[in-house]
Amino acid sequence: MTVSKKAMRDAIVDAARYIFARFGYRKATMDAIARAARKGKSSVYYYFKNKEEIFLAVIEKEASSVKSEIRNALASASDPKEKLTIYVLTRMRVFHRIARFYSSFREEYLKEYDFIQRFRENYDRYETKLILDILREGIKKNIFAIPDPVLAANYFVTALKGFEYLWGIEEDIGKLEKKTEAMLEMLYRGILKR
Amino acid sequence: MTVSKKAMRDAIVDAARYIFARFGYRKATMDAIARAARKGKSSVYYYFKNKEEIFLAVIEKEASSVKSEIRNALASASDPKEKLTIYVLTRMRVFHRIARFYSSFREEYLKEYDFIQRFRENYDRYETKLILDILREGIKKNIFAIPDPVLAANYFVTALKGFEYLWGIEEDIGKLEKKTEAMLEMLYRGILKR
DNA sequence: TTTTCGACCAAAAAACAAAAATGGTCAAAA
DNA sequence: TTTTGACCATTTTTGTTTTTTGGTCGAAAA
Repeated sequence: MTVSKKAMRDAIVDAARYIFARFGYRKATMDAIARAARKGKSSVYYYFKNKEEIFLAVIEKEASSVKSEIRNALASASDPKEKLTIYVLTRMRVFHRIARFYSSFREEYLKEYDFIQRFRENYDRYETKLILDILREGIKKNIFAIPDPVLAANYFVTALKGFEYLWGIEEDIGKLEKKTEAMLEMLYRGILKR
Repeated sequence: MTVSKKAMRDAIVDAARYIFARFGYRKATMDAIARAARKGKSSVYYYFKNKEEIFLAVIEKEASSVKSEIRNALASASDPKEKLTIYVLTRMRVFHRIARFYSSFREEYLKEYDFIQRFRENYDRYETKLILDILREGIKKNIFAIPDPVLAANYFVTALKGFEYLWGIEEDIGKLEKKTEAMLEMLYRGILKR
């Protein structure tokens, strides 16, 4: 792929991002996307096979930007415990922001589309692996004591999903962070008296 | 209310339970409920104000049976830690069974109906209070060390909701229980090395 | 050769109207 | 006190037409 072609794809993806965010997947029309990219509809098809491919490109870009943001936040920490805290808080913050941007998706039930389901599963795997790595590092450094790290990693991801439910209720991200920190502290120390 | 009238209400509720379970709230017709109760449709209206009231009666009965089942399971335990484990496991088991019975509700978006939302909030309060009581008992008995029990109780309820998501994936209740126990153990002891 | 786009089409969605089903009422019968 | 059929306004469903939309293609532009 030539350099300019890649640049044009990027421009279309950026335009599509706004259209998708505003109208959701179904109601975002190819025509609107093309117009936002200041191109004819047919031209868009020169760069992308179909709507699905554009949408995938949009969320892939989004995901890679999320990953890089998390990687960035994580870079400042060396202690595994700190890493875990930063990861969870950053993850929460970023997803909260994204959920706001793609507001029209709240109602649309995207679980129906299997290509999105596959994407989600893929992201879950990435997340589980990342947490697992932190846990293992902590075990190696003799900071964590976890009998079954794989299970623990899965637990984290599940609990994180549970928190997503909270986002719909608690709008104030400050309060949400406070709560999350307190819950993490509980998870670190356990609730049994030592 | 006379004795027989109460009995008739019960019979209608039982009949309605099956209809609702089979068709969901919207597609369950008053006529079908009446026929299941071997009554004319108008007769049903002699006992209940409207559809909503019948449905509320059904889930209230369900909830009270859940509560009694949990109370029953809890009776065998005296140790707060054991209580908490039993509570979570029983809760999971019972809800798993109920979710199976009301299979048609999986798709139906009941969150729209505000009278159901109110019911759910009510149940959440009950659950939070119950867990809070266990936690406080544990603190009193010097078994738990929890700085903020109210927050901790809320955390439990949230995490429990997160698990609900798992039920859709993991069908095998045996595996689910194993996972849950392991996660609880993690929560009890914490993941930090002592 | 690479890129753009107007014209075009089949399929999907939206709009609309007619028909059927449903929640709820009521007066009369049991 | 309890039961029910007849009844009705409102919703839901169904069938049909119209419009929109995703996607193709060949020709023009660059």
